[in-house]
This record gives sequence, structure tokens and C-alpha cells, in this order.
Amino acid sequence: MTPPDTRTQLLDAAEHLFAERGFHGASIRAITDLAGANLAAVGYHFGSKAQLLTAVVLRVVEPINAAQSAGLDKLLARTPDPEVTELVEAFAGPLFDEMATADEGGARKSRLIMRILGDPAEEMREWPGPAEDTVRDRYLAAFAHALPALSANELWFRIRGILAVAAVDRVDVHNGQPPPGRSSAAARRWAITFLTAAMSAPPTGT
Amino acid sequence: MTPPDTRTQLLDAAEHLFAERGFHGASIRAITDLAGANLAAVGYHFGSKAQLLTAVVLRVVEPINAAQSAGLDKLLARTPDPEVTELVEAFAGPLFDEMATADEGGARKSRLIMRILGDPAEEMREWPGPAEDTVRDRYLAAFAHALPALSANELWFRIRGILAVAAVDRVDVHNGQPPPGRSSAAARRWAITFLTAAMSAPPTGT
DNA sequence: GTCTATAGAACGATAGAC
DNA sequence: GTCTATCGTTCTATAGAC
Repeated sequence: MTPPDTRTQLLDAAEHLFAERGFHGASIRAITDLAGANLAAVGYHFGSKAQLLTAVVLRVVEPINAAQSAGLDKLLARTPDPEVTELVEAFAGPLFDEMATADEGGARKSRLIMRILGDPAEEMREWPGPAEDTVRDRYLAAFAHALPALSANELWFRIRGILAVAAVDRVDVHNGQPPPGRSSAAARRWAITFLTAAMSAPPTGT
Repeated sequence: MTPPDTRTQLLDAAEHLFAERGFHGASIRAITDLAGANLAAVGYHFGSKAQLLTAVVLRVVEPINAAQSAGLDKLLARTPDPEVTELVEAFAGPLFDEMATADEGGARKSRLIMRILGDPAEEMREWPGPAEDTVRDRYLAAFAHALPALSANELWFRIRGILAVAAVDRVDVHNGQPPPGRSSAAARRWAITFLTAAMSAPPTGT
């Protein structure tokens, strides 16, 4: 049980506070205080507050991408024509798994991702993010194959719907507490049901 | 064509900047500059930056609530047992209508709502919001009646899914531009298809 | 109702001792 | 790698003239 190093403590504290208050709302002072580190530590370890943010985001996003990618590999190794529900499970499942660390860490990540999704400019834009684009493109192709009647635009709309439902999960609409009677395991299953039906809907008629 | 008064110009500018940069990222200076008003104008007209935010949010949310409420009234006046697709249309439709002012005003409101959804504490919490709670409860009852097999918790999960899909609409995942080939009219119809199928899914088995 | 001017606090970043 | 000290900037809020 070696104690976490300062760098990790800073990442933890920053993940918490960026999710809770946003980038501008979380000061370096608040982050270093929560991390039990010195004010100058952010500059030393990450260079700037903005670079700390990208490090935090990468740490949250990378395992999700890896799990999504591995899930698709596994699916395609078994059959060239996966079911819609299998694709939904492989794509949306990791979003819930990674955000379901029992404690409030899941809701925190969920909020962080929502903030990034909704942020058009914030110091977020320089973030590389080629990995998740690749993963998304691969799922786009797989869904297009499973749902050949759907136009590319409507398919894209639906995939963004998956992201939306997953991102908003565990973020309460009106206050900080999760809705009553929610366990993340149940939410995960509800989401698969909800999203499989949604993805499988026939194309919208003109 | 009377020119808008300072108060309205401040609300417009604040709506823009809060959506674009978040509450902490939008300074009073930036807001008053964009509004063509004086730095002291926010204090005079709204008392504080936080109260300006609640005024902005109320102005965005109120017409949506009113349209949702009127839509449900109209539906229930016609039949005591509306279809799921009609309920989805009445609930989700106004979210798209109010956010579809052709120009980028829609995306702006969409982003603002996303920020509020994802914000557990921000100066948002004191906001009264009894109206939208009432509307949501009425739809909850109507959906429960149309989908009697669904548990209250799973139904609640699904209604939040509607909000998620609507809120994320027109917010691009990775940069400020809307996805290719999107018109808000098409997005509205795609969403009704997507969400009707999702709401109509059978309950998740245990 | 609009302006100038400023108080008072918090901010990000960094230089330099240890 | 960690600390103190501080620079220069920006922030919200408000007092008071017009």
C-alpha cells in the first residue's frame, strides 16, 4: 500500500474539482489544497492548469476507448455480423463500467464527460483525441452494416444519442444526489434495453 | 423595431457567453462588452452575476415548460390514453422547437441546458424551478399509464434519457460545428423515432 | 438609468531557496 | 521534488457623480 505520489493525487483532486465546478471554477489553489500538495506543484508536474486538464481527461477517456475497442474486436472475431444489441453493449457498456466504481467516482466521471461534451472552446480543444475518433468510426461502420436501411446522417444522430444517454447517467437533473432506487448495475442494463430499442428503430420516413 | 433595452441585451449576451464558456468562464466584463453596456449594468439590473444566470436560465426554460404543459393538456383533452409516440412528441418536441431558431441560437441554448444538467453545485442550485418539476411529474404519470409494465425507476431512467438526447442535440462531440447534414427539423424527427422506440421497449428483465 | 473609479479579493504563473 | 514569496493580472461588487 504505497501512498500515491503527488502527481496522482493532483490528478485525482483535479478530476474531482473539474467535474464538480468546471475548468474555470476549479482554481489551482483548490486543487493543490485537496491534493495535499503545494501551490507550485501543478506548474512543476503539468506545466499549466490547461495541461493538467488534458491529463485528467486522457486518464478518464483512455480506458473507456480501450474497452470499447477490445469489445468490438472480440465481437468481430466471433462473427462478421454482430447483432445491434451486441454492438450497443460493446459500445455503451464500457461507458457505464468505467463510471461505476461504486462510490461517487462514477458520477464524477460522468459529470466530467458531460462538461467536455458541452464545451465548444474551453481549454479542451487542443486535446489530441485520435484514439476515440478511430473507435467511433469503427463502430459507425459496424452499426451501418447491422442497420443498412439507415442513412449515414440518421445513424450518426443515433450514435450521439448513445453517448448522450451514457453521459447523463448518474448526473442528477436537479441536485447532486442520484435519483432514488438507482444502482449502476441496473442503470447499465436499463440503458442497454433503452438504446438497443432506439438503435433498432426503422429509419425515419420522409 | 424599437431597439432592445439594456436588460434584454444583457440577457442575450449572458445567454451566449454562459453557454459558450460556462458561468465562471464568462466574466461580467465580457458580458457587458458584448451587450454594449456598462460594467456596472449587471449589478444594477440583476444584483449579481449569479442572479443574472438564473434570469437567463428562466428565460430559456419557461417557454419550453409552457409548451410541454400545453402539449400534454391538448393530448389529454382528446383522449385519456395517449400513445407513447404522442407523449414523446409532446415532451421532446418543444425541446427541439425552442432550440431550433435556425441560427446558432439553438445550439447555444442546447449547450446552456447541458451545462445546467451537468452542474451539481454551480450558482444554479438556488433556482426555484417548481414549474418544470410539476410538468415532469405530469409526464411521468402519463408515461406510467401508457407503459404499465415498467417499474417507476426504469421509467424515470427513460425520461432522463429523453432529456439527455434532446440536450445533447446540436452540441457537437468534438468541436464547435454541428455534424454534417443536420437540419434541426430532421433532428427533431430522428429524435422522435429514436425516443419512441426507446420508450416503448419492454421492461428490462431481472 | 448610465457612467467612472476603485476597493478588495482571488487568480495563474514563476523565481529562487532548500 | 517541494516549498515560500510574490508579481502582474483579472475578477466581482459598489460607491458616488451625472
